[in-house]
Amino acid sequence: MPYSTAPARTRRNDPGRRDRIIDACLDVIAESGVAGASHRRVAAAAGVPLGSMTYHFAGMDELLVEAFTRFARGVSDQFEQRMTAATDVDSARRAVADLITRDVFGSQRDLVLTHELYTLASREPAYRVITNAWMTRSRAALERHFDPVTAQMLDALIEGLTIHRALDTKPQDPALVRTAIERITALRSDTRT
Amino acid sequence: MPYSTAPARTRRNDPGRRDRIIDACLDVIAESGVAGASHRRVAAAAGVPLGSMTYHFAGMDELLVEAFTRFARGVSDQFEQRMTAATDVDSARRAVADLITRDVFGSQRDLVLTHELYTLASREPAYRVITNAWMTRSRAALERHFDPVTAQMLDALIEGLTIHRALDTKPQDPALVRTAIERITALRSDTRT
DNA sequence: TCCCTATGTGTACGATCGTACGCATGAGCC
DNA sequence: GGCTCATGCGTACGATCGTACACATAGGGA
Repeated sequence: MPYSTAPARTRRNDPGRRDRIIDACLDVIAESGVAGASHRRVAAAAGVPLGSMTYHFAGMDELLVEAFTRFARGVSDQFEQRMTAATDVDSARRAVADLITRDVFGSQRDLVLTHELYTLASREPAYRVITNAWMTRSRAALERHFDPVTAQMLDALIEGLTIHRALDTKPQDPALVRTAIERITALRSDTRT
Repeated sequence: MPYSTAPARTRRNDPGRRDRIIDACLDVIAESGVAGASHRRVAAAAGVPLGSMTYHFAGMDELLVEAFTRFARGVSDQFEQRMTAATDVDSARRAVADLITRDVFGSQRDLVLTHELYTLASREPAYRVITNAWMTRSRAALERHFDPVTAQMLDALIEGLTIHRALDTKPQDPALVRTAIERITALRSDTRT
């Protein structure tokens, strides 16, 4: 294996470069936070010269928006796929429980990135567009199996349980997650008004 | 009003200085994020010289930990007070609903600070001590009116609903919050194992 | 084959950062 | 009233940041 596995691009022709920068940006954020994501650090992680940063992106904000848009889309895709795979209400409940108990944001990376995104969204409306699209898709996916109101409540419950499970240092009881899902999704006659 | 309202401290005697730095630090974080909270900026906000920063705190981390500890304690105090004020299960449910629908993290400030804290906690265990203490107190407060398992589920539900309400740009239906609380806290016989 | 131009790169600049350290100063003791 | 020393401050240094801009270079037309 004498050469790099990459096809040794000439400098004029590297169509994937922009994408690689975005991916590297997410890696750096996961590692060092939005605060630590400088042009230089991202460039080094992506293996591109510093000048490429300003060439491909107008500023750090543009890069961040694109990076988090890609991240949210990826997580949404995965969630949607799971919900589509569920055939009935019970398997949907099980899929949701698995999502919370097993994935727990699929390792540290997704957890950190999600919180970084929420932090940005809590301050700047531009990022709220991303979180809103994410929430909308999650609810739509849940509505394949639950009524809209239940879907929205379940979406919030998933959020809270996932965060608390990820932050809690004590061991968790999976039964609690199942019970919570059952209570929220249980069909009842007294839905009020 | 010829002079500042402050008692014009001599430089050797200003016992509140350390506290004022911590408060100013929270202000700066709420405004510009943890990333924008530099020694210089916090010092300017607190009205103290730059040298005071390194004198009172070993580094930025120490200051951040103290600041977020104070913040979490304040929010916990408020929550505990509300739960103590509730006399029975129904008024506790109403108190929780009010907390979510009305306060919504009591303006932008608390929302931003909470997310900044969660972001730090997701990366560094030192901050998870703070979030754990917060969660423990919340659950204990809820356990005044609900069984431990329900309290934990309700705590997670509050988290999710609050975050989603804060980030969502569309108008919210308060009835959904009430319904979710009722479903989670409803006494049922099939709590499983 | 040779030149021209769009594409991409290397570098340098001004600003801002955390931190260390020498020095001014006021409180307490004689 | 004067001396002393712990307390607290001003400043300077090296590192790192985002960004602008002059320049190298490869691809395509003649």
